[in-house]
Amino acid sequence: MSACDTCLVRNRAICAGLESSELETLNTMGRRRTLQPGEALIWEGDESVLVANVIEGVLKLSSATEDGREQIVGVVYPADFIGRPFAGAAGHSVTALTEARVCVFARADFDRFASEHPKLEHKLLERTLGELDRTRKWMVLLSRKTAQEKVATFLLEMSDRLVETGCDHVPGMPLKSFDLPFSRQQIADVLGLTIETVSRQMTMLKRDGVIGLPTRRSVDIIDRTALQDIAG
Amino acid sequence: MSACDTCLVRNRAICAGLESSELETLNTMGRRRTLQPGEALIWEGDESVLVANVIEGVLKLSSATEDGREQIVGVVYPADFIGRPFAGAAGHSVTALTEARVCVFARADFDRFASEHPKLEHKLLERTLGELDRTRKWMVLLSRKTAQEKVATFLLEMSDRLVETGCDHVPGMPLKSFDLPFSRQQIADVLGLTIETVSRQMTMLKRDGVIGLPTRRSVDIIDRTALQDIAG
DNA sequence: CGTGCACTTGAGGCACGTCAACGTTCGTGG
DNA sequence: CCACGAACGTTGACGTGCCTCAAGTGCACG
Repeated sequence: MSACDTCLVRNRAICAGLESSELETLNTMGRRRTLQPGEALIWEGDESVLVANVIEGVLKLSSATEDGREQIVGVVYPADFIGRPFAGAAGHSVTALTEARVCVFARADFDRFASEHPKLEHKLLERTLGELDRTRKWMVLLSRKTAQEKVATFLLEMSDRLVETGCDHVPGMPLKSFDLPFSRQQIADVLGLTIETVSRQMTMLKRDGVIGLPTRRSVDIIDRTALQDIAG
Repeated sequence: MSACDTCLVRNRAICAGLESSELETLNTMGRRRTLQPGEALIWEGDESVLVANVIEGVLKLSSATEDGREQIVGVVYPADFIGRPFAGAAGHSVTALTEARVCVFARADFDRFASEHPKLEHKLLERTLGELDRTRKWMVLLSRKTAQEKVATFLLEMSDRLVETGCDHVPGMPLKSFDLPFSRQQIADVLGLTIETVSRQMTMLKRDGVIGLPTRRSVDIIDRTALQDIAG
Protein backbone atom coordinates (compact mmCIF):
# COMPACT_ATOMS: atom_id res chain seq x y z
CA MET A 1 0.00 0.00 0.00
CA SER A 2 1.42 3.35 -0.97
CA ALA A 3 1.84 6.19 1.47
CA CYS A 4 -0.56 8.27 -0.62
CA ASP A 5 -3.49 6.01 0.28
CA THR A 6 -3.33 7.08 3.89
CA CYS A 7 -2.35 10.67 3.18
CA LEU A 8 -4.23 13.17 5.31
CA VAL A 9 -4.49 15.67 2.51
CA ARG A 10 -5.14 13.09 -0.20
CA ASN A 11 -8.29 14.82 -1.42
CA ARG A 12 -7.27 18.43 -1.01
CA ALA A 13 -3.65 18.64 -2.20
CA ILE A 14 -2.71 18.99 -5.85
CA CYS A 15 -2.44 15.20 -6.12
CA ALA A 16 -6.22 14.96 -5.78
CA GLY A 17 -7.81 13.64 -8.95
CA LEU A 18 -4.84 11.64 -10.16
CA GLU A 19 -5.36 8.03 -11.28
CA SER A 20 -4.09 5.44 -8.85
CA SER A 21 -1.35 4.41 -11.29
CA GLU A 22 -0.17 8.00 -11.52
CA LEU A 23 -0.31 8.31 -7.78
CA GLU A 24 1.85 5.21 -7.58
CA THR A 25 4.51 6.84 -9.77
CA LEU A 26 4.37 10.06 -7.76
CA ASN A 27 4.68 8.04 -4.59
CA THR A 28 7.95 6.46 -5.70
CA MET A 29 9.36 9.90 -6.46
CA GLY A 30 8.49 11.55 -3.17
CA ARG A 31 9.43 10.94 0.39
CA ARG A 32 7.95 11.95 3.71
CA ARG A 33 9.83 14.21 6.01
CA THR A 34 9.13 15.57 9.46
CA LEU A 35 10.27 19.05 10.44
CA GLN A 36 10.73 20.40 13.94
CA PRO A 37 9.52 23.90 14.83
CA GLY A 38 12.13 26.36 13.56
CA GLU A 39 13.65 23.88 11.14
CA ALA A 40 14.10 25.17 7.59
CA LEU A 41 13.29 23.24 4.43
CA ILE A 42 14.37 25.80 1.82
CA TRP A 43 16.70 28.79 2.12
CA GLU A 44 16.20 32.11 0.38
CA GLY A 45 18.51 32.48 -2.60
CA ASP A 46 19.39 28.79 -2.86
CA GLU A 47 18.83 27.10 -6.15
CA SER A 48 15.35 25.64 -6.26
CA VAL A 49 16.05 21.91 -5.86
CA LEU A 50 12.96 20.67 -4.12
CA VAL A 51 9.22 21.14 -3.91
CA ALA A 52 6.76 19.68 -1.42
CA ASN A 53 3.21 19.26 -0.23
CA VAL A 54 2.31 20.14 3.33
CA ILE A 55 0.65 17.21 5.06
CA GLU A 56 0.46 18.50 8.59
CA GLY A 57 1.55 21.64 10.42
CA VAL A 58 2.14 25.29 9.59
CA LEU A 59 5.17 26.77 7.83
CA LYS A 60 6.26 30.30 7.03
CA LEU A 61 7.70 31.72 3.81
CA SER A 62 10.09 34.53 4.65
CA SER A 63 12.34 36.96 2.90
CA ALA A 64 14.79 39.49 4.28
CA THR A 65 16.56 42.69 3.24
CA GLU A 66 20.37 42.55 3.15
CA ASP A 67 20.64 44.24 6.53
CA GLY A 68 18.53 41.60 8.20
CA ARG A 69 15.02 43.02 8.35
CA GLU A 70 12.75 40.00 7.93
CA GLN A 71 9.31 39.85 6.40
CA ILE A 72 7.05 36.81 6.32
CA VAL A 73 5.66 36.74 2.77
CA GLY A 74 3.34 33.80 3.21
CA VAL A 75 2.06 31.12 5.55
CA VAL A 76 1.22 27.63 4.36
CA TYR A 77 -1.12 25.07 5.84
CA PRO A 78 -1.89 21.40 5.21
CA ALA A 79 -2.60 20.58 1.53
CA ASP A 80 -0.69 23.69 0.40
CA PHE A 81 2.16 23.43 -2.06
CA ILE A 82 5.71 24.62 -1.34
CA GLY A 83 8.56 25.51 -3.63
CA ARG A 84 9.28 26.98 -7.03
CA PRO A 85 8.80 24.56 -9.94
CA PHE A 86 10.19 25.25 -13.40
CA ALA A 87 12.83 27.79 -12.51
CA GLY A 88 15.73 29.41 -10.86
CA ALA A 89 16.32 30.26 -7.28
CA ALA A 90 14.06 30.27 -4.26
CA GLY A 91 12.83 33.80 -3.58
CA HIS A 92 12.16 33.04 0.05
CA SER A 93 13.00 30.65 2.87
CA VAL A 94 10.55 28.02 4.08
CA THR A 95 10.61 27.27 7.80
CA ALA A 96 8.38 25.14 10.02
CA LEU A 97 6.49 27.05 12.70
CA THR A 98 4.93 24.01 14.31
CA GLU A 99 6.08 20.43 14.02
CA ALA A 100 5.27 19.62 10.40
CA ARG A 101 5.10 16.72 7.99
CA VAL A 102 5.74 17.31 4.32
CA CYS A 103 5.88 15.20 1.17
CA VAL A 104 9.07 16.19 -0.64
CA PHE A 105 10.01 15.82 -4.32
CA ALA A 106 13.19 16.59 -6.21
CA ARG A 107 12.26 19.54 -8.37
CA ALA A 108 13.61 17.98 -11.57
CA ASP A 109 11.48 14.87 -11.03
CA PHE A 110 8.43 16.90 -10.18
CA ASP A 111 8.85 19.23 -13.17
CA ARG A 112 9.03 16.26 -15.52
CA PHE A 113 6.05 14.52 -13.95
CA ALA A 114 4.01 17.73 -13.99
CA SER A 115 4.76 18.40 -17.65
CA GLU A 116 3.36 14.97 -18.46
CA HIS A 117 0.26 15.39 -16.30
CA PRO A 118 -1.85 18.39 -17.30
CA LYS A 119 -4.38 17.66 -14.59
CA LEU A 120 -1.70 18.13 -11.95
CA GLU A 121 -0.49 21.32 -13.60
CA HIS A 122 -4.03 22.59 -13.67
CA LYS A 123 -4.43 22.01 -9.93
CA LEU A 124 -1.13 23.71 -9.33
CA LEU A 125 -2.20 26.65 -11.48
CA GLU A 126 -5.44 27.09 -9.58
CA ARG A 127 -3.58 26.95 -6.29
CA THR A 128 -0.97 29.45 -7.46
CA LEU A 129 -3.63 31.86 -8.70
CA GLY A 130 -5.36 31.63 -5.33
CA GLU A 131 -2.11 32.25 -3.50
CA LEU A 132 -1.45 35.29 -5.70
CA ASP A 133 -4.88 36.69 -4.83
CA ARG A 134 -4.23 36.21 -1.13
CA THR A 135 -0.77 37.73 -1.36
CA ARG A 136 -2.09 40.83 -3.13
CA LYS A 137 -4.77 41.27 -0.50
CA TRP A 138 -2.05 41.11 2.12
CA MET A 139 -0.14 43.90 0.36
CA VAL A 140 -2.99 46.32 1.02
CA LEU A 141 -2.84 45.39 4.68
CA LEU A 142 0.91 45.87 4.90
CA SER A 143 1.02 49.28 3.32
CA ARG A 144 -2.29 50.89 4.14
CA LYS A 145 -3.58 49.53 7.44
CA THR A 146 -2.75 50.74 10.95
CA ALA A 147 -1.19 48.53 13.59
CA GLN A 148 -4.58 48.01 15.24
CA GLU A 149 -6.21 47.00 11.94
CA LYS A 150 -3.32 44.70 11.13
CA VAL A 151 -3.52 42.79 14.39
CA ALA A 152 -7.31 42.49 14.19
CA THR A 153 -7.12 41.26 10.58
CA PHE A 154 -4.42 38.78 11.53
CA LEU A 155 -6.48 37.26 14.34
CA LEU A 156 -9.54 36.92 12.10
CA GLU A 157 -7.51 35.31 9.32
CA MET A 158 -5.98 32.86 11.80
CA SER A 159 -9.36 31.83 13.12
CA ASP A 160 -10.49 31.18 9.51
CA ARG A 161 -7.42 29.36 8.24
CA LEU A 162 -6.96 27.17 11.31
CA VAL A 163 -10.47 25.77 10.89
CA GLU A 164 -9.31 23.58 8.05
CA THR A 165 -6.59 22.17 10.28
CA GLY A 166 -8.38 21.80 13.57
CA CYS A 167 -10.44 18.81 14.63
CA ASP A 168 -12.95 20.14 17.15
CA HIS A 169 -14.89 22.42 14.87
CA VAL A 170 -18.01 22.76 12.79
CA PRO A 171 -16.79 22.83 9.17
CA GLY A 172 -16.92 26.33 7.74
CA MET A 173 -17.40 27.95 11.13
CA PRO A 174 -14.49 30.17 12.17
CA LEU A 175 -12.91 29.25 15.47
CA LYS A 176 -13.72 31.11 18.68
CA SER A 177 -10.62 29.92 20.49
CA PHE A 178 -7.35 28.73 19.07
CA ASP A 179 -3.64 28.36 19.69
CA LEU A 180 -1.38 30.64 17.70
CA PRO A 181 1.32 28.82 15.74
CA PHE A 182 3.25 32.12 15.93
CA SER A 183 5.41 33.78 18.55
CA ARG A 184 4.96 37.53 19.03
CA GLN A 185 8.09 38.07 16.96
CA GLN A 186 6.64 36.03 14.11
CA ILE A 187 3.34 37.88 14.25
CA ALA A 188 5.36 41.08 13.99
CA ASP A 189 7.20 39.67 10.97
CA VAL A 190 3.92 38.78 9.27
CA LEU A 191 2.37 42.20 9.85
CA GLY A 192 5.43 44.35 9.24
CA LEU A 193 5.43 45.64 12.80
CA THR A 194 7.69 45.36 15.82
CA ILE A 195 7.13 42.94 18.66
CA GLU A 196 6.34 45.78 21.06
CA THR A 197 3.63 47.22 18.84
CA VAL A 198 1.99 43.79 18.45
CA SER A 199 2.07 43.28 22.18
CA ARG A 200 0.52 46.68 22.86
CA GLN A 201 -2.26 46.16 20.34
CA MET A 202 -3.09 42.73 21.74
CA THR A 203 -3.25 44.20 25.23
CA MET A 204 -5.57 46.96 24.02
CA LEU A 205 -7.93 44.47 22.34
CA LYS A 206 -7.97 42.46 25.57
CA ARG A 207 -8.55 45.56 27.69
CA ASP A 208 -11.50 46.52 25.46
CA GLY A 209 -13.03 43.05 25.91
CA VAL A 210 -12.77 42.15 22.22
CA ILE A 211 -10.47 39.20 22.76
CA GLY A 212 -9.17 37.12 25.64
CA LEU A 213 -5.62 35.90 26.11
CA PRO A 214 -5.81 32.91 28.48
CA THR A 215 -2.18 31.93 27.83
CA ARG A 216 0.51 33.61 25.77
CA ARG A 217 -0.09 31.33 22.80
CA SER A 218 -3.88 31.09 22.84
CA VAL A 219 -6.60 33.49 21.83
CA ASP A 220 -10.35 33.73 22.49
CA ILE A 221 -12.38 35.82 20.13
CA ILE A 222 -15.01 37.30 22.44
CA ASP A 223 -16.61 39.92 20.19
CA ARG A 224 -16.10 38.91 16.57
CA THR A 225 -18.22 41.75 15.19
CA ALA A 226 -16.17 44.34 17.02
CA LEU A 227 -12.98 42.69 15.80
CA GLN A 228 -14.24 42.81 12.22
CA ASP A 229 -15.09 46.50 12.60
CA ILE A 230 -11.60 47.21 13.90
CA ALA A 231 -10.02 45.18 11.08
CA GLY A 232 -11.54 47.68 8.64
CA MET B 1 -4.52 36.59 -42.11
CA SER B 2 -5.32 36.44 -38.42
CA ALA B 3 -4.57 39.29 -36.04
CA CYS B 4 -2.21 36.99 -34.14
CA ASP B 5 0.23 36.86 -37.05
CA THR B 6 1.07 40.51 -36.66
CA CYS B 7 0.83 40.54 -32.87
CA LEU B 8 3.61 42.51 -31.22
CA VAL B 9 3.88 40.09 -28.35
CA ARG B 10 3.37 36.99 -30.46
CA ASN B 11 6.55 35.32 -29.20
CA ARG B 12 6.47 36.43 -25.59
CA ALA B 13 2.85 36.15 -24.46
CA ILE B 14 1.32 32.90 -23.25
CA CYS B 15 0.13 32.20 -26.80
CA ALA B 16 3.74 31.61 -27.86
CA GLY B 17 4.35 28.04 -28.89
CA LEU B 18 0.80 27.27 -29.98
CA GLU B 19 0.22 25.58 -33.34
CA SER B 20 -1.12 27.86 -36.05
CA SER B 21 -4.44 26.01 -36.06
CA GLU B 22 -4.76 26.52 -32.31
CA LEU B 23 -3.83 30.16 -32.73
CA GLU B 24 -6.58 30.43 -35.32
CA THR B 25 -9.14 29.15 -32.81
CA LEU B 26 -7.88 31.49 -30.12
CA ASN B 27 -8.02 34.35 -32.60
CA THR B 28 -11.71 33.81 -33.28
CA MET B 29 -12.41 33.88 -29.53
CA GLY B 30 -10.56 37.06 -28.71
CA ARG B 31 -10.91 40.63 -29.78
CA ARG B 32 -8.61 43.62 -29.69
CA ARG B 33 -9.41 46.60 -27.57
CA THR B 34 -7.74 49.94 -27.04
CA LEU B 35 -7.83 51.61 -23.64
CA GLN B 36 -7.26 55.28 -22.88
CA PRO B 37 -5.13 56.32 -19.91
CA GLY B 38 -7.29 56.05 -16.79
CA GLU B 39 -9.79 53.74 -18.44
CA ALA B 40 -10.61 50.59 -16.46
CA LEU B 41 -10.91 47.10 -17.89
CA ILE B 42 -11.86 45.20 -14.76
CA TRP B 43 -13.32 46.43 -11.46
CA GLU B 44 -12.43 45.07 -8.03
CA GLY B 45 -15.12 42.79 -6.69
CA ASP B 46 -16.87 42.25 -10.02
CA GLU B 47 -17.38 38.72 -11.17
CA SER B 48 -14.41 37.60 -13.25
CA VAL B 49 -15.88 37.62 -16.76
CA LEU B 50 -12.88 38.43 -18.89
CA VAL B 51 -9.16 37.83 -19.21
CA ALA B 52 -6.67 39.45 -21.55
CA ASN B 53 -3.15 39.72 -22.87
CA VAL B 54 -1.38 43.07 -22.84
CA ILE B 55 -0.14 43.93 -26.32
CA GLU B 56 1.03 47.46 -25.76
CA GLY B 57 1.07 49.91 -22.86
CA VAL B 58 1.19 49.73 -19.07
CA LEU B 59 -1.68 48.94 -16.71
CA LYS B 60 -2.07 48.91 -12.96
CA LEU B 61 -3.74 46.35 -10.71
CA SER B 62 -5.18 48.10 -7.68
CA SER B 63 -7.11 47.27 -4.58
CA ALA B 64 -8.61 49.51 -1.91
CA THR B 65 -9.75 49.33 1.71
CA GLU B 66 -13.42 50.10 2.37
CA ASP B 67 -12.61 53.65 3.43
CA GLY B 68 -10.90 54.42 0.16
CA ARG B 69 -7.19 53.97 0.78
CA GLU B 70 -5.82 52.60 -2.49
CA GLN B 71 -2.88 50.33 -3.03
CA ILE B 72 -1.46 49.31 -6.39
CA VAL B 73 -0.84 45.57 -6.09
CA GLY B 74 0.79 45.04 -9.44
CA VAL B 75 1.82 46.62 -12.72
CA VAL B 76 1.58 44.81 -16.03
CA TYR B 77 3.52 45.35 -19.23
CA PRO B 78 3.27 44.06 -22.81
CA ALA B 79 3.03 40.26 -23.06
CA ASP B 80 1.72 40.03 -19.49
CA PHE B 81 -1.55 38.29 -18.71
CA ILE B 82 -4.50 39.96 -17.01
CA GLY B 83 -7.48 38.54 -15.17
CA ARG B 84 -8.46 35.64 -12.98
CA PRO B 85 -9.15 32.41 -14.87
CA PHE B 86 -11.00 29.49 -13.31
CA ALA B 87 -12.75 31.29 -10.51
CA GLY B 88 -14.79 33.77 -8.70
CA ALA B 89 -14.46 37.47 -8.39
CA ALA B 90 -11.71 39.86 -9.39
CA GLY B 91 -9.61 40.70 -6.35
CA HIS B 92 -8.42 43.95 -7.88
CA SER B 93 -9.22 46.52 -10.52
CA VAL B 94 -7.27 46.76 -13.78
CA THR B 95 -6.77 50.26 -15.16
CA ALA B 96 -4.70 51.59 -18.05
CA LEU B 97 -1.91 53.98 -17.09
CA THR B 98 -0.82 54.75 -20.63
CA GLU B 99 -2.81 54.25 -23.79
CA ALA B 100 -2.94 50.48 -24.07
CA ARG B 101 -3.94 47.74 -26.45
CA VAL B 102 -5.13 44.43 -25.08
CA CYS B 103 -6.36 41.14 -26.50
CA VAL B 104 -9.54 40.27 -24.59
CA PHE B 105 -11.24 36.90 -24.09
CA ALA B 106 -14.47 35.92 -22.38
CA ARG B 107 -13.30 34.03 -19.32
CA ALA B 108 -15.57 31.05 -19.98
CA ASP B 109 -14.16 30.65 -23.50
CA PHE B 110 -10.61 31.04 -22.29
CA ASP B 111 -11.07 28.57 -19.42
CA ARG B 112 -12.39 25.94 -21.82
CA PHE B 113 -9.65 26.54 -24.36
CA ALA B 114 -6.95 26.46 -21.66
CA SER B 115 -8.24 23.20 -20.21
CA GLU B 116 -7.86 21.63 -23.64
CA HIS B 117 -4.38 23.06 -24.25
CA PRO B 118 -1.88 22.00 -21.60
CA LYS B 119 0.91 23.93 -23.29
CA LEU B 120 -1.02 27.15 -22.78
CA GLU B 121 -1.76 26.29 -19.18
CA HIS B 122 1.88 25.57 -18.62
CA LYS B 123 2.88 29.00 -19.94
CA LEU B 124 0.25 30.58 -17.77
CA LEU B 125 1.51 28.65 -14.75
CA GLU B 126 5.08 29.81 -15.32
CA ARG B 127 3.91 33.37 -15.69
CA THR B 128 1.78 33.19 -12.55
CA LEU B 129 4.63 31.70 -10.52
CA GLY B 130 6.89 34.52 -11.69
CA GLU B 131 4.29 37.11 -10.79
CA LEU B 132 3.93 35.56 -7.33
CA ASP B 133 7.70 35.80 -6.80
CA ARG B 134 7.70 39.43 -7.83
CA THR B 135 4.70 40.23 -5.64
CA ARG B 136 6.33 38.64 -2.60
CA LYS B 137 9.51 40.61 -3.16
CA TRP B 138 7.38 43.74 -3.27
CA MET B 139 5.85 42.86 0.13
CA VAL B 140 9.27 43.18 1.75
CA LEU B 141 9.65 46.59 0.21
CA LEU B 142 6.22 47.74 1.39
CA SER B 143 6.61 46.72 4.98
CA ARG B 144 10.30 46.97 5.72
CA LYS B 145 11.87 49.63 3.56
CA THR B 146 12.07 53.38 4.24
CA ALA B 147 10.59 55.98 1.91
CA GLN B 148 14.02 56.69 0.45
CA GLU B 149 14.70 53.01 -0.22
CA LYS B 150 11.24 52.59 -1.73
CA VAL B 151 11.64 55.40 -4.23
CA ALA B 152 15.15 54.27 -5.22
CA THR B 153 13.96 50.68 -5.68
CA PHE B 154 11.00 51.87 -7.72
CA LEU B 155 13.17 53.89 -10.11
CA LEU B 156 15.55 50.97 -10.62
CA GLU B 157 12.70 48.56 -11.25
CA MET B 158 11.16 50.95 -13.78
CA SER B 159 14.40 51.28 -15.69
CA ASP B 160 14.62 47.48 -15.85
CA ARG B 161 11.02 46.73 -16.77
CA LEU B 162 10.69 49.47 -19.37
CA VAL B 163 13.63 48.05 -21.32
CA GLU B 164 11.44 45.29 -22.66
CA THR B 165 8.98 47.89 -23.92
CA GLY B 166 11.29 50.57 -25.24
CA CYS B 167 12.74 50.67 -28.73
CA ASP B 168 15.96 52.63 -28.42
CA HIS B 169 17.84 50.29 -26.15
CA VAL B 170 20.50 47.60 -26.05
CA PRO B 171 18.62 44.44 -25.04
CA GLY B 172 19.25 43.55 -21.41
CA MET B 173 20.76 46.94 -20.60
CA PRO B 174 18.70 48.93 -18.11
CA LEU B 175 17.66 52.37 -19.29
CA LYS B 176 19.50 55.53 -18.24
CA SER B 177 16.63 57.82 -19.15
CA PHE B 178 12.96 57.05 -19.40
CA ASP B 179 9.46 58.45 -19.12
CA LEU B 180 7.44 57.40 -16.13
CA PRO B 181 4.04 55.92 -16.98
CA PHE B 182 3.00 57.01 -13.47
CA SER B 183 1.83 60.25 -11.92
CA ARG B 184 3.25 61.12 -8.49
CA GLN B 185 -0.01 59.95 -6.95
CA GLN B 186 0.32 56.59 -8.66
CA ILE B 187 3.92 56.22 -7.56
CA ALA B 188 2.70 56.88 -4.04
CA ASP B 189 0.02 54.21 -4.47
CA VAL B 190 2.61 51.69 -5.66
CA LEU B 191 4.99 52.36 -2.79
CA GLY B 192 2.46 52.78 -0.01
CA LEU B 193 3.45 56.39 0.60
CA THR B 194 1.85 59.80 0.19
CA ILE B 195 2.38 62.05 -2.79
CA GLU B 196 4.28 64.58 -0.66
CA THR B 197 6.75 62.00 0.61
CA VAL B 198 7.42 60.74 -2.92
CA SER B 199 7.99 64.28 -4.12
CA ARG B 200 10.38 65.04 -1.27
CA GLN B 201 12.41 61.89 -1.84
CA MET B 202 12.69 62.57 -5.57
CA THR B 203 13.89 66.08 -4.84
CA MET B 204 16.49 64.75 -2.42
CA LEU B 205 17.82 62.25 -4.95
CA LYS B 206 18.03 65.06 -7.50
CA ARG B 207 19.75 67.41 -5.03
CA ASP B 208 22.34 64.69 -4.27
CA GLY B 209 23.07 64.28 -7.98
CA VAL B 210 21.87 60.67 -8.10
CA ILE B 211 19.09 61.31 -10.59
CA GLY B 212 17.97 64.11 -12.90
CA LEU B 213 14.39 65.22 -13.45
CA PRO B 214 14.31 67.05 -16.81
CA THR B 215 10.50 67.11 -16.94
CA ARG B 216 7.90 66.00 -14.42
CA ARG B 217 7.38 62.68 -16.16
CA SER B 218 10.96 61.81 -17.16
CA VAL B 219 13.90 60.53 -15.16
CA ASP B 220 17.66 60.33 -15.80
CA ILE B 221 19.61 57.88 -13.72
CA ILE B 222 22.93 59.67 -13.26
CA ASP B 223 24.60 57.52 -10.62
CA ARG B 224 23.16 54.01 -10.83
CA THR B 225 25.57 52.58 -8.24
CA ALA B 226 24.56 55.17 -5.68
CA LEU B 227 20.90 54.52 -6.43
CA GLN B 228 21.43 50.79 -5.89
CA ASP B 229 23.17 51.48 -2.57
CA ILE B 230 20.27 53.64 -1.46
CA ALA B 231 17.73 51.02 -2.58
CA GLY B 232 19.27 48.64 0.02
C1' DC C 1 15.32 28.54 43.59
C1' DG C 2 17.87 30.68 40.28
C1' DT C 3 18.55 31.31 35.19
C1' DG C 4 16.83 32.33 30.67
C1' DC C 5 13.61 33.44 27.40
C1' DA C 6 9.20 35.40 25.79
C1' DC C 7 6.39 38.89 26.62
C1' DT C 8 4.79 43.34 28.62
C1' DT C 9 5.10 48.09 29.79
C1' DG C 10 7.00 52.73 29.73
C1' DA C 11 9.50 56.98 28.03
C1' DG C 12 11.19 59.39 24.25
C1' DG C 13 12.43 60.23 19.31
C1' DC C 14 11.81 60.28 14.45
C1' DA C 15 10.00 59.19 9.89
C1' DC C 16 6.25 59.87 7.56
C1' DG C 17 1.43 61.64 7.31
C1' DT C 18 -1.49 65.75 7.39
C1' DC C 19 -2.70 70.29 6.32
C1' DA C 20 -1.82 74.32 3.85
C1' DA C 21 0.36 77.51 0.66
C1' DC C 22 2.69 78.16 -3.47
C1' DG C 23 4.76 77.16 -8.22
C1' DT C 24 4.43 74.96 -12.85
C1' DT C 25 2.51 72.83 -16.69
C1' DC C 26 -1.08 72.24 -19.88
C1' DG C 27 -5.48 72.64 -22.12
C1' DT C 28 -9.19 75.67 -23.51
C1' DG C 29 -11.32 79.56 -25.35
C1' DG C 30 -11.27 84.30 -26.18
C1' DC D 1 -1.03 84.54 -29.16
C1' DC D 2 -2.15 85.30 -24.62
C1' DA D 3 -5.44 84.83 -20.51
C1' DC D 4 -7.31 81.92 -17.53
C1' DG D 5 -8.24 77.97 -14.72
C1' DA D 6 -7.59 73.31 -13.37
C1' DA D 7 -4.60 69.63 -12.44
C1' DC D 8 -0.30 68.31 -10.96
C1' DG D 9 3.72 68.89 -8.37
C1' DT D 10 6.71 71.11 -4.78
C1' DT D 11 7.77 72.98 -0.39
C1' DG D 12 7.05 74.14 4.47
C1' DA D 13 5.21 73.69 9.29
C1' DC D 14 3.37 70.69 12.35
C1' DG D 15 1.29 66.39 14.42
C1' DT D 16 1.36 61.52 15.47
C1' DG D 17 1.81 56.49 15.06
C1' DC D 18 5.05 53.47 15.29
C1' DC D 19 9.98 52.35 16.29
C1' DT D 20 13.82 52.40 19.56
C1' DC D 21 15.77 51.76 23.75
C1' DA D 22 15.30 50.22 28.34
C1' DA D 23 13.36 48.29 32.39
C1' DG D 24 10.29 45.22 34.36
C1' DT D 25 7.19 40.74 34.72
C1' DG D 26 5.84 36.08 34.35
C1' DC D 27 6.43 31.40 32.92
C1' DA D 28 9.40 27.13 31.86
C1' DC D 29 13.61 24.99 32.44
C1' DG D 30 17.18 22.66 35.13
